[in-house]
Order: sequence, then C-alpha cells, then structure tokens
Amino acid sequence: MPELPEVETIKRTLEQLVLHKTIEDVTINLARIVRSPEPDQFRALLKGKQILAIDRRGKYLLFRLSSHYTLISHLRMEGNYGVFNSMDAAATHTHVIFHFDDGEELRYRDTRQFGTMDLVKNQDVDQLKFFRNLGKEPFDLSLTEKLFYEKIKKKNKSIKAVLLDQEVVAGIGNIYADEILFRSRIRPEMLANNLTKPKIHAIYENMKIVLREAIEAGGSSVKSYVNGQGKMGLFQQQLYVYQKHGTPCLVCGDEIVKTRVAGRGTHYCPKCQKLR
DNA sequence: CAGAAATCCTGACTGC
DNA sequence: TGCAGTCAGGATTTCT
Repeated sequence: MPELPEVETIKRTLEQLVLHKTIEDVTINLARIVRSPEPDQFRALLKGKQILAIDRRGKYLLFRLSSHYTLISHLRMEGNYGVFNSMDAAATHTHVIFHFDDGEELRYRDTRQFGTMDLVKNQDVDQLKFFRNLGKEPFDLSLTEKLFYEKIKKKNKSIKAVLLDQEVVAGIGNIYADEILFRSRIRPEMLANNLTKPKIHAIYENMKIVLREAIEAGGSSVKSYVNGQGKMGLFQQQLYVYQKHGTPCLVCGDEIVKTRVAGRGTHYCPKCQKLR
C-alpha cells in the first residue's frame, strides 16, 4: 500500500542508488507486470538506456531515461524496489530485474503481482489515459482551497471515497484518507456534498500536514513497505486511527472502531469524528 | 454519466 | 496440525 509519502521516499532513496546507471539488460520473470509495450519490445527498448532522473506523480514512479523515454511504475499494494549485486540471491516474487553495466541490478518485487510498468516516449506521457485524468498533487500551488472546495462539493458520495479518488487529488490511499479525516474530525461516511466550508478547509490543510509529516518520517510501514534501501518507515508510530481499532483514541480515550466505507476497511474515533 | 461492486493476487489469519 | 474460508486493497472493468 505505498501511497504518496511511501512512493516519494522510494523515489528519494532510489535516486541515491541508481541515478546515472546504464541498463545493460532486463529480465522479466512475470510478464503481467509489464503492461506496455510487449515484454520483448520492453526489454529491447530498455537496453542501453541510462537513468537520468526519477520523478513521482501521485503514486506513480517515473524513471526518466536517455533517448527520451520514461518508465512509469505503479507499485499498487506490495510492489517494492531494491538494488543488489548480481551475485546476490533473488528474493521470492522478484518479477523484473534491470541489470546495470556495473554488476548491480535494480529488482522489482511484488507479492500480489498487482503492480504495473509502462515504457513510453516522453512526449506520450501526458497523453496516457491514467495520467490525463489524474488529479493535481496535494502540494501543487494551483490546487487552491477554492478549487478543492468545488471538486469536493460536486461529489455525491462519502468523503472517504472522494479522498481515495485519484482524479480529485493524486496520491492519497487508505491509510492517509483515514488519518486526514481523523485530524479533520469528520466521520468517513459523511457525504462530501454535505460538508461545510470549515470542514473542507480542515481537510485541505490536514491533507498537506499529514502527507508532509509522513514524508519526513519516511512513510508508514504497516505491512510490507520498505524504501529503496530496504528500510522501514516510521510514520506508523504517529498514526491515530489506521489499524488502531480496539485501542483508545489518543485524543479522547474512546475506543477506535473499524467499519467499511467505500469498500475499504475504515478506522475512526466515534467521539472525535462527528457525523455533522 | 455517476457511483457501486466485482476483479486481479498471495499470504496472514480464523475457526473447527 | 491441517485445511477451508475470509480478508486485505489500487486501479480498472463491469454493472446498475
């Protein structure tokens, strides 16, 4: 479940490890991970490419390559990257290996096999349907409170479902949706179009605060997440509600409960988070 | 068209 | 101990 803070941390750690390296060859052990182009062409195109930069957009990782190509990687639930020497034994569920010309390799592992990779020309990146419809970054200055308010007010579904909607804002997943709503003192099942202006203001501010704090802590390791250096994040120590059901609320002492909202496990404090 | 639900997958967990 | 059943979840597809 790498969300924006985890993907940002992976980006920053991988920058230290693979920038300027040249891909000599690629091994694809599980073809379903490579969404486009066909695996043979994916491999052929990557041979000889140098990694010039790494960017992040929402939960997508973008490897900027030489010859005007970009490798777009989505980790979905349990995808992760690690850099190893080619002599090191590969862990189970290692599905794609990028062999560098210096004897090191970047390995992609993914227990649930949900992750995707797309290799496209730079000029085509913004035309991809999953990028064209992607919402703004939470820290994008052009995502003003007014614009955010208008987007929220249009939605006739739970505020939790709206925060998870990548077309509204990019990068928020199940952990941070619950944490943002706790800090905003809003019950996750509240309908977005019923929220008052002060409530939407609270979400707008807390979204940025929570995500920034999580990035500073290196993300949340609640399940399998580790960064590009194999290290766990620390933000799970600062979570108020996610996976905290059955324990006392750190603010009021009432018991945190777990329900289902927007088809997802949802955690909240019944006392702190009011229905109106 | 919007929103809800099913789908992909494996490993951890539950109950008998 | 073993085994069937359930759950977890991001984005896409399918259904209502």
